[in-house]
Amino acid sequence: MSKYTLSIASSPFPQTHQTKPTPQIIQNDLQHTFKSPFELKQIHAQIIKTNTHPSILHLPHVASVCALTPCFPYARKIILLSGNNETAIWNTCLKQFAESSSPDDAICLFNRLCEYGVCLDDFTISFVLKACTKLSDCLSGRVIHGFIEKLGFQSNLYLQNSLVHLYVVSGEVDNAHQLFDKMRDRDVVTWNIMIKHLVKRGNVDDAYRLFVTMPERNVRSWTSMIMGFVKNGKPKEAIELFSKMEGEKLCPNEVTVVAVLAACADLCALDLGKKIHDFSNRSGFKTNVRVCNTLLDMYIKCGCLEAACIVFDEMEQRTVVSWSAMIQGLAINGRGEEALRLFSKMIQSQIKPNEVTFVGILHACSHMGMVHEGREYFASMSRDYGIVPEIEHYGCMVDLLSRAGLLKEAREFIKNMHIKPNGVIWGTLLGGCRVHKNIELAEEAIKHLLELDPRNDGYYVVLSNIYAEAKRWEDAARVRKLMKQKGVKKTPGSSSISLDGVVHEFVAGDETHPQTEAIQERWDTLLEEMRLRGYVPNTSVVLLDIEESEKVRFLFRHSEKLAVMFGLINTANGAPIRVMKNLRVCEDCHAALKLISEIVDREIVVRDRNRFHCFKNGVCSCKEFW
DNA sequence: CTAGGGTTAG
Repeated sequence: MSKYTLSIASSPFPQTHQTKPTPQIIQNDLQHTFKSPFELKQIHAQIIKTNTHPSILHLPHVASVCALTPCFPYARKIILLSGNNETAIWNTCLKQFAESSSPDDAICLFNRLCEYGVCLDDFTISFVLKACTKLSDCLSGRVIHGFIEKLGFQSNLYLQNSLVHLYVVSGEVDNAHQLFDKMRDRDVVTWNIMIKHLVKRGNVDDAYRLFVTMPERNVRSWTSMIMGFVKNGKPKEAIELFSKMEGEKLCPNEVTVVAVLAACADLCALDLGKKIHDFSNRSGFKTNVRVCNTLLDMYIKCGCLEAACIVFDEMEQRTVVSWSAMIQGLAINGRGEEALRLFSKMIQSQIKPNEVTFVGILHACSHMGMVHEGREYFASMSRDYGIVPEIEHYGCMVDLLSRAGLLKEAREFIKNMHIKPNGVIWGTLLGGCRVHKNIELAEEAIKHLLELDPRNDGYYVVLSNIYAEAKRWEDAARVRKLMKQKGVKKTPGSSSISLDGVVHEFVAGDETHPQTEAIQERWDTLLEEMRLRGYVPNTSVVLLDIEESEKVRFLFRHSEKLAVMFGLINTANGAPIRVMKNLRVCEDCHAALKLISEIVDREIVVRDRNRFHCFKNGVCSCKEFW
């Protein structure tokens, strides 16, 4: 509260020797600072006392302070007295509400404006539509639509576009199309809205067709389309489109950078990611938190934790997203203690953790076997931070317990969950059963999985592996037969490696690559040295019904091996090799890559479906905790 | 005073 308000409040009978506030003081100190109609009235009283013109008050502030209170008519009076355009003042206020974190305030205010007969214009409508869009409130939207007709704004392109956007966002597809079809004029904004609309519905192909045929494209159109590809699992297409955009001499902005970096993260395309990073710095995007967060994520997903740390340290502002990304990055790289330390630092920095932060924290615990800590953090998240655990958090707990060999406890935990367990939960338990060789529980898990997620080949494969490792070949064969019966096919293993901006992909068993011979040669040479160091091929991971020698042959053509050989051939001595795999790394490849990292004295980073394995000097960062 | 892209997990 200001000193001025205090002096009034504390002395109902102002003493004569007290200096009267001059209009200047009112203007400088108070016009922006009053926070309630009560304070406003006190100031107004002074204005009257000192015979000052009311226009000295900052009217949009007067409006927003009184808008939703019983003092609305009072504010109106002041505004009318000031001789300003009332509609413009309320519009400013509406805009502020619409852009705030509670856009429903704008809708309340709009209702009041109608109630009191305030004159509405097209700006008024546009702001209240913005609020409806933010809230996906198409019920209010329809009312506003009515106002547009009543007030004769039907042909205002801004409002038409806003309406189409609202209908699109709130899922009223038919209404959106009807409006779109009726529009006499359309501009690039209209087309961009339609692109977003299709991309939302997962219809990237149609979106792209529209993108190609629309009469005009600007940076936002390109960015939306690039983002559309990324969001729909087509990062390669996203990057291809980005190079086309560069060819058009259009300048990428912050959002474009975010989209392309996300594509790089998905593809593990570190070289392009670095280029975009340079471009971003040169363009002055360094202060943009979202750009920095996406950069962080890109470096983490490319296995460059050190680069991520530098970005993180240099950030001017860090949000909960930055901290969570970093915690997760450390966690999946087997640096759990550091992840937990970072969490403490985050709390010290007064940043409130959210549900995602705790996914990272629990990952850190489960990947390090820190059962006690994991339990404590799980309890703490709802107790200390009011975050209700979601299925992902339960999944982390099942993972934590079952990795640590506490399978029965994991089973009990699932029984006591407050949410119905999904396939991921049972699948996690199944994974634990494999590591700790518990066939009985595995069979229980698979029963649930056959019900919940029968099309997912991964679960059959794990169960079959469990049987194979226990030398129960008939059971293993039975599982594979079951897969066949249900028409479930094993997803082929596939690994990729990015070199000079080109992503090279290797599918297990592939012998068609132009460098196949060189890859084979390199492998054979390494194999000799590996055998000397004790490597024995582990064919139990091969689930095909083939001869042992064929199994070995296939094992040696696992995609991650091929990709790493390719990397060794095509990069400088000593350069790290980064490979991404679509499934989990198999045990045999894991053992082989440990040895290879030692023999060739290189760092080999493999990002698999679950985490990173950083092989260096014969050991892996996962410390055998998968 | 108007309309259309963006970050962490799964």
